[in-house]
Amino acid sequence: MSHLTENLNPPQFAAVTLPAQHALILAGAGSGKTRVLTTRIAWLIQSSLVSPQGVLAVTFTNKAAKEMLTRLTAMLPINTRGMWIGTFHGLCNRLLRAHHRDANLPQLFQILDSADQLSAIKRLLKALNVDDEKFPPRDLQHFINACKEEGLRPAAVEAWDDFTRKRVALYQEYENQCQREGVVDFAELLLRTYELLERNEPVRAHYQQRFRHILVDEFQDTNTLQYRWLKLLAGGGASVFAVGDDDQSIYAFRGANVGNMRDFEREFHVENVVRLEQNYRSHGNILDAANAIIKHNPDRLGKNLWTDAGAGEPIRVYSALTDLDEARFIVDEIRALVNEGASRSEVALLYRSNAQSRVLEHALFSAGMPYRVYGGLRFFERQEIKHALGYMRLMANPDDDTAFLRVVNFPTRGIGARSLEALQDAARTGGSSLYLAVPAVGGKAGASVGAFVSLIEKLKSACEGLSLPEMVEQVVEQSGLRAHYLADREGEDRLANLAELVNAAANFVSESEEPTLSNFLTHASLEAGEHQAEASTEAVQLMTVHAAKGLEFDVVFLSGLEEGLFPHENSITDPKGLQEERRLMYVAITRARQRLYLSLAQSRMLHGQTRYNLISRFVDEIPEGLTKWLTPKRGEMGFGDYYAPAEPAPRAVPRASTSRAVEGLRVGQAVEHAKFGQGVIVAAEGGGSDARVQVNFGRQGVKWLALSIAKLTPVA
DNA sequence: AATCCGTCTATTTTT
DNA sequence: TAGACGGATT
Repeated sequence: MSHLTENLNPPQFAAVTLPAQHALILAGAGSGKTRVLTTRIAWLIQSSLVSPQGVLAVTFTNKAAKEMLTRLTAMLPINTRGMWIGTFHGLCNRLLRAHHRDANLPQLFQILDSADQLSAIKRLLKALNVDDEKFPPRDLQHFINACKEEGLRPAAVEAWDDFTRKRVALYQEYENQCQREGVVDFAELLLRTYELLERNEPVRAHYQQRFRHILVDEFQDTNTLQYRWLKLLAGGGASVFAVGDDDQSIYAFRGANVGNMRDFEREFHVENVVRLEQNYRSHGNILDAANAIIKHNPDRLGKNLWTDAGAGEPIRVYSALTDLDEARFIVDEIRALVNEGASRSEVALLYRSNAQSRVLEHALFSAGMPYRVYGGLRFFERQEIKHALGYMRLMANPDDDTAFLRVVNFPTRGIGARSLEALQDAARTGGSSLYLAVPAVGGKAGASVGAFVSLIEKLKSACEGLSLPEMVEQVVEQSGLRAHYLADREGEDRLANLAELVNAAANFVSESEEPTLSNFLTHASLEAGEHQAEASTEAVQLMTVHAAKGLEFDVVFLSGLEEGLFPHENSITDPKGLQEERRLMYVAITRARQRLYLSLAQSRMLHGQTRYNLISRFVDEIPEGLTKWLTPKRGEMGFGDYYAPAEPAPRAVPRASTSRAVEGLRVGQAVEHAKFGQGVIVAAEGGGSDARVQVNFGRQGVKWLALSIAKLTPVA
């Protein structure tokens, strides 16, 4: 009974062994959060405080859910079958399948991923003849998802102007279309489940009584609907064990509401708040820097990370002249580290936005340094995979117009726009799906479209009694996909991916309890799959800071630490946005175990223009004693010690057209202004008494100043 | 049906 | 700068 809690530190132990009451666990970065969560479940079960059936554990990603399950099976000798451990969406799916009638859904409803949803919306707009300039599909998609995430059906959305009224009407049309086609989007999974529980008293009572302990991971990332969903499920007296870190809330832009943590504490009358502040990951200097930065945020729930691992190395700061120099510095440094025996896979290269990876990748590539970029296209999102799945979706559900349109003419089989128009007319008249409207279409169009239906029917009978992987093979073969990519001289990779899809199906069969076609399709939508096949293992890891959340590395390079990039310019004027940027910085820093590099470029190419940025305020927020500058600090350069990069002169920095010298000042020159402080000249125009320069003062903004009026003193 | 070309846009992203 | 997209061209 005791070995579970062995080696837990006091707060961890306290959290794991809390009585059956609501609890809020503030788990700092690297504080053993997953361990506490899983040990809590194991402890509850082992102490007979709950049966496995009484546990509901929710995560955001499949990866986290899988991790939890793996650890749990290692801790407990029981099988985890009866346990509900999964993502919000996965659990909702499970619930809706079990109660599809009560939820007014077909048993084999399909799940639309974001791309499917977007194409469904585009199709809707076209069918309704809506001007997609006025109502861009993407905006509408966001609008619809935002409404659903607030728990609002069209009738409940307040619309005070024509524009909003129209959007709400389109939202309603979209709902009708989805219902007609038997498909649900991601947000719908949650909303539909919420409504099911809310309106159906027997179903609600059943689950409220069943789940005695509800555990939530990454609570700071929950949105409004998820919070209400939890509240509803816990309404029967369950204890909610919420684990989260308000300082790592970095997904507000997609609906996450950190306020849920405070609301939870208040509305659930939480008396057990446990802080996990001992960090087992990073050295002291790194934690001190993270603490110092995050202290600049007001309204925190409050937490201070500490370690007994010792201060470790200082944080290295490098100010490069250009983005190219920055990349070269990083590559040189990594090469040196690797020569000293570091493992490339333990080196991470982080950046705020994806666009920044290009220069870095180029430098790594030229140096022959293996690297891996996270966050590309995922397996089930590749077009050839989507095509193959499109056929399978149509086989499972003839009402799925999205799937129909995706594959009806791919590979091309002479079904053009006019045939489809005729078909769409027929479908509209008959109030049916495209597939079922086919018999109603005559003439040439009817023939070509009819042939397609025959193909699907033929596939269906050919697949009868086959296993999933065999079905995939049949589909790839008979649909003509294989022949198509075989004929395409760039189709080699796609064919390989289709072969991989057969493997994926085989894996699914061996792992799934009920490997039906429909379940496989659900799996494909809900778990889009690893970003890429594990490329060569010994590679430097490149990713955005967002993608790095939850990961850790011996060495971290954090690049592009410039005002406008990080914090990003779109967030700089909004206090909330700036605070989220700061939390992002906090996440970035706490990824490093032993060594942390911060780098920036004084000028960089962005959107085809050279930009001159000031050093990020976040670097300034780190106490001096924690850092070691590898280059002279801006503003501290004397005449003699201009920093010369290791290579000869840096490549000519591309100049903006207005960069000619004006009154002794030039573009790129750092200047001081009495009121605005330090800035960098980014453009200049006019001459003589008209001369004006544009100066980027960072947090004070970018200003045009007339040299005849403003006093600007060159710095450094 | 495939290709070409001009236009537009440019945080972060899981399910 | 570069990529994605849509419309027009062949």
